[in-house]
Amino acid sequence: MKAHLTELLATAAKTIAPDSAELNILLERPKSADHGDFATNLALVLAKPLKQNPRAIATQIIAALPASNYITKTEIAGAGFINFFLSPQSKQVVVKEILAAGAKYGRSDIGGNQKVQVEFVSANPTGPLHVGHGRGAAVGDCLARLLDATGWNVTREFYYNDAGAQIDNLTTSVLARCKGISTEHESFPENGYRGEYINDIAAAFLTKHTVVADDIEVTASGDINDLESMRAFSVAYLRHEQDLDLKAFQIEFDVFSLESALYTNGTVEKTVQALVKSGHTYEENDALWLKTTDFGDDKDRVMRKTDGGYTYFVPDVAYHTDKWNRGFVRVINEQGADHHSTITRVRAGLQALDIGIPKGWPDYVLHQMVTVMRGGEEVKLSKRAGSYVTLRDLIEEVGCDATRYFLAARRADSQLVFDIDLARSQSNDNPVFYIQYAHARICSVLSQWSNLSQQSNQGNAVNLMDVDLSPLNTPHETALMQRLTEYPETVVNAAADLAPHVIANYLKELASDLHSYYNEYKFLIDDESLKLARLSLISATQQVLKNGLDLLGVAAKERM
RNA sequence: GCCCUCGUAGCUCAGUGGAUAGAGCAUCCCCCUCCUAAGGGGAGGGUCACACGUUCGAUUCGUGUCGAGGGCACCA
Repeated sequence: MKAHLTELLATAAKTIAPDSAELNILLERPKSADHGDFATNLALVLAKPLKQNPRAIATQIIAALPASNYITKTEIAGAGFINFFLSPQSKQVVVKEILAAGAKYGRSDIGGNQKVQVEFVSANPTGPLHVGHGRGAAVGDCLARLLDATGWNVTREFYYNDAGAQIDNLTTSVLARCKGISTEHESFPENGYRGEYINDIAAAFLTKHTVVADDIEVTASGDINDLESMRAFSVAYLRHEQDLDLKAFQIEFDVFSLESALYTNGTVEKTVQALVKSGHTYEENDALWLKTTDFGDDKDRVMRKTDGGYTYFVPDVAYHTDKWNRGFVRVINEQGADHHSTITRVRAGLQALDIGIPKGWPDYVLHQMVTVMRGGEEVKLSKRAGSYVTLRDLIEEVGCDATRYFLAARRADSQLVFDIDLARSQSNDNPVFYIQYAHARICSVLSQWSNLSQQSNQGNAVNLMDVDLSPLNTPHETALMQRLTEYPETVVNAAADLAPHVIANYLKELASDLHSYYNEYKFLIDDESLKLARLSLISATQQVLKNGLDLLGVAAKERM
């Protein structure tokens, strides 16, 4: 319908003002139902080039539009908006469309099955996942689901920084605990990790435990002089811990990449050589520099330090060449806002290599800080981790669904307050329960209808897809159908903006429409045709609620 | 000092180059003989941080100021 109207308007515009190609003509869904189902600013933008009153232009435009069965009324409003009102029949179509499409309603093939990678979480294996990682996990997973729903071929990837100084730090912390040094004692490493989990690792190491993580299996030597074993064991132990955190959060990855592998398989060295060959590097003060200023950075960056080690962004550039070589036309890195500084450097490094990587590749979605509140006070401590609130603490306290919803329901680039009391509450204060309740209510009505039908032994079961929908014409029903119609474009917009919170907001409004409808009308009534029409509508609503909740990774409960 | 993000109702947050800026909570009022009241309806509550600019029109775009968070190392 929108495409149809847009085409008509474009034709009309050409007829009226042939030279005005650059006009910003909009065809929008007005905020208020009083303004119809679609509205256009066409007459307003034509006012200037034509030097005419917008309302007079609008009159001409309307006269030029052909009659349509779908449009019951066209009016001029306000300064010169043209509002279109659709017929009830044209709105009812969506119900059958949804029931026919089922889980596919809202999905599209815009992505053309192209390869996209979403890298997210990517925590250092130095401790359990915290709330910030949780936000990354929730947002990243939803992004992957959104891209999948819009026809992309998605790979979810987790990158382990298992090669840097923080790992040395971890190893010395475990060593100190193996020796029985208290975290309070002055000989405990100054920047060491002090959480209780370090004790667990030390104990497991000394008793020669075996841990399994993803594709690796490591058995501790139990020898405190064997730092290599201690390092490998500690990393594997924490990767396993993080695997459990992710499992509790119901998040799965397709690929785990290791930073250490980039060194051992020579990718880092090859990348450095290629950069040197590119001519964008120079030696100064015994260090190797990359001229990132050639690519928009405000100063050049060191690649190889005087001690011979590489700075952080070098393996990162190497990692991204690896991503590019794996054929990802699009890469989205979901990270904390503290990664902001690496964006320019990584992109500059990739541009310097001159291997055909587009300028803005890869994409970044950075999320801001999460503050956790309980009883009106900020929660900062976790016994297990020693300092921060762990993801597992949250999941155990408020459940997986609520945690995922709350962490994904806000724009990534704004700071987030996670209210534990709110997430736990089982009332309409809590949007998760509000949405799930709407779904459960529909399930309840439909199952009672199904039971009643069986009892009355009506013979052939009624298929809600074949129902006459013409009785659906109250404001509640119209509003609900309108909302259902908007679902596919909502998914497309959310995916285009890499903004999962758009889905969360949509679902809240759809649930609100449903609760409102539910409260106003009865469904299991004597008027057979009205009953079936209403049941079709709520059945379609149930489907869309489920499809939307799936995008957030939240369960569509059948009862509460 | 420089860069990035944010600043919308008492609180938590949506939203938008256009029409009267929305929702939930909180406050107040109303609705269960009836399929989940875990719900619904209504009232009050706003200088869209501030200033200037662009525009027919700015809360939205631009610049500056203020405030919050993050980033500015041969750290990761």
